[in-house]
Amino acid sequence: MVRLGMPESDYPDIRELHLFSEMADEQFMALMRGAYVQNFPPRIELITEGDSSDFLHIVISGSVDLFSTWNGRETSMATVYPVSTFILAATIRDAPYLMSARTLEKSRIALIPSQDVRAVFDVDQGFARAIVTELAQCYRSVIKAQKDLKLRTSLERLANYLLLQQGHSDDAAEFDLRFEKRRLASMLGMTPENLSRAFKALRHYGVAIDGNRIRIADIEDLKRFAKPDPLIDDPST
Amino acid sequence: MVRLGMPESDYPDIRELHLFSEMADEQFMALMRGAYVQNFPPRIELITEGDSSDFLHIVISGSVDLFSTWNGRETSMATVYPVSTFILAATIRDAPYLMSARTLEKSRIALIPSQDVRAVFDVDQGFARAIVTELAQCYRSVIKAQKDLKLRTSLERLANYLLLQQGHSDDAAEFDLRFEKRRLASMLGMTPENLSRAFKALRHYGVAIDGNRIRIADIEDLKRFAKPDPLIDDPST
DNA sequence: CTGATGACTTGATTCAGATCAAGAAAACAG
DNA sequence: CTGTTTTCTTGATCTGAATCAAGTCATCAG
Repeated sequence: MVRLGMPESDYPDIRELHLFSEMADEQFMALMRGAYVQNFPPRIELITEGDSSDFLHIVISGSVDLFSTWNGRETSMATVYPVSTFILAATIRDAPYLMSARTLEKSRIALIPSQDVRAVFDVDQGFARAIVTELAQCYRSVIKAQKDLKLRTSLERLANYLLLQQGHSDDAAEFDLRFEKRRLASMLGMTPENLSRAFKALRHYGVAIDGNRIRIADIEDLKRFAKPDPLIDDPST
Repeated sequence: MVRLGMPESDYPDIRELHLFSEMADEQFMALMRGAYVQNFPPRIELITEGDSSDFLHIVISGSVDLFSTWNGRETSMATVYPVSTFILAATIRDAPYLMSARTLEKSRIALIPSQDVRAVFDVDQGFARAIVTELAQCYRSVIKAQKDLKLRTSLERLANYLLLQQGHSDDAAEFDLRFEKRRLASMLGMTPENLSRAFKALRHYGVAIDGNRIRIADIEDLKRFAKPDPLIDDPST
């Protein structure tokens, strides 16, 4: 694990983020000067719920699992992919984290001191506006995830996940799973055992699986079962 | 159902809202001039998911249920109490509603045109900052609700709900339920049948129920079972 | 090649909660 | 007050998914 000030080679990636693209150069540089970048191995706990929010985190590469615990139980709340921020809400309110975060794989994370974020927010109009839209986006993502979870069975969630992945791939009817199955199961809110059974059940809708390779015989057939809905599945709206 | 421009007698209540308390008088008046207030009977659908977000809504009195549907199923996502806003995120992003809303009881709702909100946001620094904190608060509420739902059984949710209500009441060990039970069941994400059984099960922890009247014999005993957690149950953090 | 480790699968069982069905109690209109 | 409607309760059954318990398969070090 290496801890550095932010190397200038990372500036462009960050600057392109919606959150930082509209702000004045001067403020951007001020934020970057106080920032760090760290490389983390897989399965490292980055933050713990209840702690005070000292840094805004940005996933530059890899992926991060946001999860919560209570009374010895644990549940995965969301997964964060590059390039985006997490725990923005806690940073803004200067309130304790509601979720813990851990890397799912080897990940590169930028850390910007929360007080810098709040300070720049007060002086830079463009940054303020960007934070609001970002926060609204985060809110809407959680709502979508909650709808997915409460309204669908695990089989339906898997079917919609596959359709989404299929859309991301170069539209062949074949693609590889991006994760190992036990992690996919956790992301979909189910056990590995159940995921295994779910894949078998989807064979009735033309889904073939061989190791990590997924083949969808008839997209329309699967869609008839999965009933994808932009108000749940479209990350852009 | 009566539709009016906002009567001036409502101004002070709105003005006191965190969202509007820091802004310039001039902008506040501009928002109010375009606003409406309506009185709705119970069970009226105020907005429908998928519609475009024309108004920011504010619950002045009564209460509103936010819910979602998919494939013929329906689930209650959150309940909004006075005085607070809802669908702020959709308003900000000018995106379609992700949830529907209906009044739970007779309710008084203020409606501010979304484009006015966005316009004033751009010119009033205090309003911008208030929107950000409000949005962050909304985000954190949803996260808490999701944790409650995913990490607890329905019995535990009920126990924590009772402890929270008990705290709101004037600290007698006795208080009345604010809702009819079928609505409470829906708010807690369970069926009326299950709520009935849950109340019976809580007798083991000293909870007595007679109609709408709840009596908690030993708060500490119930707390030992419910394990309330500020990161789930405290609405202020 | 061989044994070991971890991921994946499969079957049996259990559990929380929903659904179905029917009473009991309360609210309410006439 | 009486009959009707609605809410609430109770019991029986069903279902989605978790858990428990064994397996199989793949990978990889020695």
